[in-house]
Amino acid sequence: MNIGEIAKRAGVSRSTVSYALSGKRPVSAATAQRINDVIAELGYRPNASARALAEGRTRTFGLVIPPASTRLTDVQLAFVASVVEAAAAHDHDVLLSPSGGDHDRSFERIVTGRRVDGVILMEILLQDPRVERLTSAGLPFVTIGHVEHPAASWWVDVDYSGLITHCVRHLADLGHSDVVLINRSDELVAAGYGPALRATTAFTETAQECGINAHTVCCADEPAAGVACFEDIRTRWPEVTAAVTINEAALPGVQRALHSAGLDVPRDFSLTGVIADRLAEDFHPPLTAADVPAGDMARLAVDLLLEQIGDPSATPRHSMLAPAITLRSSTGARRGA
Amino acid sequence: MNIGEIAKRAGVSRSTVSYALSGKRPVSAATAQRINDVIAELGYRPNASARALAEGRTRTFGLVIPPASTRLTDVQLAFVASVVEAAAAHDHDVLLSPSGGDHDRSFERIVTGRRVDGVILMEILLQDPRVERLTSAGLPFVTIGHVEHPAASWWVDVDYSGLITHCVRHLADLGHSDVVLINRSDELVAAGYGPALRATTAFTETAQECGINAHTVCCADEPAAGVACFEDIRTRWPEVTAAVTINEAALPGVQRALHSAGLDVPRDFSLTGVIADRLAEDFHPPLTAADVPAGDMARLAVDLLLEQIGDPSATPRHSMLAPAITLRSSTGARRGA
DNA sequence: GTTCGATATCGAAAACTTTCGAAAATGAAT
DNA sequence: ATTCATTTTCGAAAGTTTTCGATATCGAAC
Repeated sequence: MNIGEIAKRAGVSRSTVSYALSGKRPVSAATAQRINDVIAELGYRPNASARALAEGRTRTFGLVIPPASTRLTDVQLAFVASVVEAAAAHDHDVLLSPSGGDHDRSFERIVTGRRVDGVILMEILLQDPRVERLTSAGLPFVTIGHVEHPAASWWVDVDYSGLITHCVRHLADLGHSDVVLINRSDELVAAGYGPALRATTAFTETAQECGINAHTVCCADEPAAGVACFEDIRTRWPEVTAAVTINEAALPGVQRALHSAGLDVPRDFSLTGVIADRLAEDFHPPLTAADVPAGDMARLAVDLLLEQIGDPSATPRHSMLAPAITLRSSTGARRGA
Repeated sequence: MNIGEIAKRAGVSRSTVSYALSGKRPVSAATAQRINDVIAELGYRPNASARALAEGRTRTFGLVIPPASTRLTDVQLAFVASVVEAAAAHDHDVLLSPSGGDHDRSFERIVTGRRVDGVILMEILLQDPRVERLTSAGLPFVTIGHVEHPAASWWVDVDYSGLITHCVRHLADLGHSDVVLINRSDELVAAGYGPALRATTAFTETAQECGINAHTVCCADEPAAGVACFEDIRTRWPEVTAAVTINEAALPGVQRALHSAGLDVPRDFSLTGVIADRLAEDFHPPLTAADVPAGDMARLAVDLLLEQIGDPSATPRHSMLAPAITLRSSTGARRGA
């Protein structure tokens, strides 16, 4: 059941059917009606592969996600779902490609097989080989997070630096003089994961500015690591009275460790950072934190990508999101201060 | 840069290049070498759309996920990631389609545009319009979960019925005489979500068999609902000393509610059910529970789908998984029994 | 009754790969 | 040198859609 069949039954040529469908040239009302009737009757839909071949575009995006082995976090998941939804709103589909490192079959298939019109790249590193690969392949792409020298690229990011600065100042204002940053995993930091590095820099610099003592620890993306990490903090720096974190996945563990240590939040210990609203509200007590607006990021990324696909020579644009910090109840004055 | 270009530079015809790539007919070692050199030099990869058109298959699966509006749970996420990985292992890509109900543009695009060779359908209902749609379209598909009369279809499922039966017997053996099932959401049950209904049936029937009192409650897939739900249970049936659940997403809330109520697990209250290992181990104390083997299910689903695509007239097969119940430390004798 | 200008429709080419049947080349055997 | 059987390579068709240039149709104007 192809366009030829429709044409035959409607008594017109293939091209007329094509124009009736796309509206790219006028078709008389009578023929259009006849064609639409036949199409409705047979339930015809154009063959996507043939259309892609002829049109030179697939109406499909590639979404490069971290490989399944590194457990996806809750925000990442929300982001994937939002991208799919935003793409669907523009009648586009999403092809998933799990890819971590340098060379990867699935990633290569996507880049080189002309099966997508553009790519959204999650979890990029400060220096990311995949960015080079896409650039050299001339395939439009948008990164979530930005590379070290992002002048000539399209990206969407959360301003970790600014948000962490706010968090530290907030804690300083509350009288805390010894604070810790609970970062993401060692491996990510070592690989050059932007948010982790920018958070560290902002954290230490702001602490210095405010004249307070700063410590940092890395923590794997899972509750168990959160427990261990918090116990480690208590042992090494018992004077610490507040933590800033960008590691959402470890939070349930941190919660448990706080409880085991008999610490009340915020009476004995303050906790804040960059945490998706949903998770912040699930904490006990609800966390004062900056949201990670996965939905907004997804929509923006899709918009940028469509813009770039529409005009590949457009000058690169980006969006740096600075969500407001929502005051909930997890931060308070330093005990005894 | 297409196959013709390669052919020209290698001094052979297009068909020879094609055979050299696919190996479907022998090519002399010398020419093969020459062709491969040119391909390597130019970094050529066949155009996926043209290949799909010629071959009549896309090497792509459709994965129908619940829409982003209904927050995906952790297991669902793990499943998506595993499907992508399993597909990649067979050099296939995965196209995502968020679809809930009856009629849906994205779902229709997938079904009717011949852009996938087969479909994996998540979260199906006992009577699911999408199953009818796929059947009538003649597109191979595998469902996660099975419909009411699954004789003629391909599916993978977890034996909720059997597992819940085991859980109830386990609790009965420990002397519990009043137990509750914490099910998934009202809406899912009302829509006819198989696991929720089968769990309910198995739960009440087994309790009756064992001569103990059974209650059931529905609970939305989120921590806050878990808190409310558990408080509700305590109010309505204070005599209940054990719960069985298939609602993983609500667990953090249940945990918090248990703690607020001053109940120790397993001393005062026993908790078990069907819970992914990862989550069961994050609970405090670790939960005695049956795993939801998302990775295995994904691999099996992909295998079944490939088998079906390879031979569309094959007689339908399915896999009912019955993971072992891992004894951890969340169940104990009824207090005072 | 031509010619003009629109408007509506058509035929063929182009997009790129795979596959089939046939042709060419090779080597051995007579 | 001719024949035969193999092995290797080629040309053309098929798969489906879009798009471009061209033709057909029509009414109006001269």
